[in-house]
Amino acid sequence: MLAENRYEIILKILEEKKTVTVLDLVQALHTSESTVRRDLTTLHNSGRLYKVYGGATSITTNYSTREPDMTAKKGLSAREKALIARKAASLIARNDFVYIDAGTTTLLMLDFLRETSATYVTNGITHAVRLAAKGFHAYIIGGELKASTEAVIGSEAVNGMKFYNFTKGFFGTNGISVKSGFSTPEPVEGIVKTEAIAHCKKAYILADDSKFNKIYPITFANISCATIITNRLTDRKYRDYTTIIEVNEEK
Amino acid sequence: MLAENRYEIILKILEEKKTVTVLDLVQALHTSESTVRRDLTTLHNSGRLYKVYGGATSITTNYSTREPDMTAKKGLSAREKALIARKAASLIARNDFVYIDAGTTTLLMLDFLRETSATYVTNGITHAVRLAAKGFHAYIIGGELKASTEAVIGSEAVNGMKFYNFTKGFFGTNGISVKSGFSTPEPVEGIVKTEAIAHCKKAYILADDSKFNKIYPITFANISCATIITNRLTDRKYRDYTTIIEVNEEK
DNA sequence: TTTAGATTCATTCAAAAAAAATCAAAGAAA
DNA sequence: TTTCTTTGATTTTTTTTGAATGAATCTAAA
Repeated sequence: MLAENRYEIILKILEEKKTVTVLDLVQALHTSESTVRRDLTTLHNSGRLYKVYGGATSITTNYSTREPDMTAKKGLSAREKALIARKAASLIARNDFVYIDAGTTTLLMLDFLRETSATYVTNGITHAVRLAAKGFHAYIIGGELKASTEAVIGSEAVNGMKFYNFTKGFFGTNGISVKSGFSTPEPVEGIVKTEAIAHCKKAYILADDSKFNKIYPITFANISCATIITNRLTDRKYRDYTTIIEVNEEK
Repeated sequence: MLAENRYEIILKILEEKKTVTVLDLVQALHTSESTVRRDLTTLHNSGRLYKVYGGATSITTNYSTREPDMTAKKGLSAREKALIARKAASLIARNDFVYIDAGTTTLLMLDFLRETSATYVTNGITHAVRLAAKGFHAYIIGGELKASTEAVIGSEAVNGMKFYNFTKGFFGTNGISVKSGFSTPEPVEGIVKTEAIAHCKKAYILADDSKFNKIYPITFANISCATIITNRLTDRKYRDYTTIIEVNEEK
């Protein structure tokens, strides 16, 4: 069977059921787990489905209305990430000049954006395409595009940011710690984040509680540089160093 | 059996089933694997099907034509466009620094690119993503993103091009005329084209024969600025003004 | 909240499948 | 005949696949 045929079957199943597990697909396609995973990665990279832990979900299902079938079983972090994203989106005001960092956390924000008078700048390819498709004023930062990432990186990207003065910026992070601030494993992405955050009048970090007290090789900003939006603050000491916005599940 | 007969059978099977494997065709045509592969390569190069690992897919179901806005335009002259695109791609040499303009015509070029030592810069989102996915050195120009064409435009895009010196540039156009040169209906896209073409040591326009003797509101370059790659030159007078490369339906 | 155990995931590697390149034979054209 | 093209077989190279490993993530129980 051609790879293209497998893709079609996967997408067809997703269209009907909205979510599917890797095991389901192994049985439906009579192929190995490795192949299914590779197919999902390919389809995810080309934006035709959304890969989640345990399987995949249909791309058209937006996060606010998504059935918690798989996510309920696999933990509610997806739910909480959506809450954080919604809160972040609500902070955007009329005529804001907004920077949205590449990454899955910030990608969730796009579903909740309402402010059409604002201008949005991003280094995420998917972000830019979706923003434009939704009719927002969308700008993409120029620069190198690596195969693995969906983000524009490199010195051109850094230079391209020099003349922007964002009123608000929204970022993802891998680690947060008091001493090492916000950190990420990728040097090239870190540099872009540093430059972007430096051009934001107000910067927000979107981070669920699992990100706290973790340190990665590259620090891209000090803890005091940005307001943190999180679902749950377990370690109160962070309040001494920066503003924390806590979003709760209620209603 | 004549080669043309085999082509017809292959295309007919594809029309019905949308995808076909090499083995299927060996049985259907009662010929060797080598011949089937050669046939598929020929049909792929002339844009009549899309070759994939293990077989081929019909050109209309292939994901390269996924973008709905772009499919509409594709229609009739797909074959000629593929020939033009292949010729254009073959002009790229080692270590070239290549600009590829956004648009459907240039998008087809990507299927025929081989030169991995070259660096590719584009203002087309889809182009950039695919170049990166194929493992080429890919850069995207920064700027405003127009939803309908997935092209980056505006003054940022123009500025972002200031420091590039391309060895070769490939462009689409809506109209060609001796007096008005190469023209397009969209002012904002025209400005980007003008700037890009000015930074190319050598510029090529990819245009099928329907584009000649048409004039659109915005001229983005004079007729002498670029070499034209076309399928058929009906009006010989153009040869007096610039270089024309004519590609034919060879075998 | 922490910890242990179970899933799931990305990566690596070798085997299998497929594609491309090479070459000689058969046919067609000159 | 001689030359050129097409075809099929053979080989070399590339791509895909599936299994194995260890890392990461999730779940449940303490």
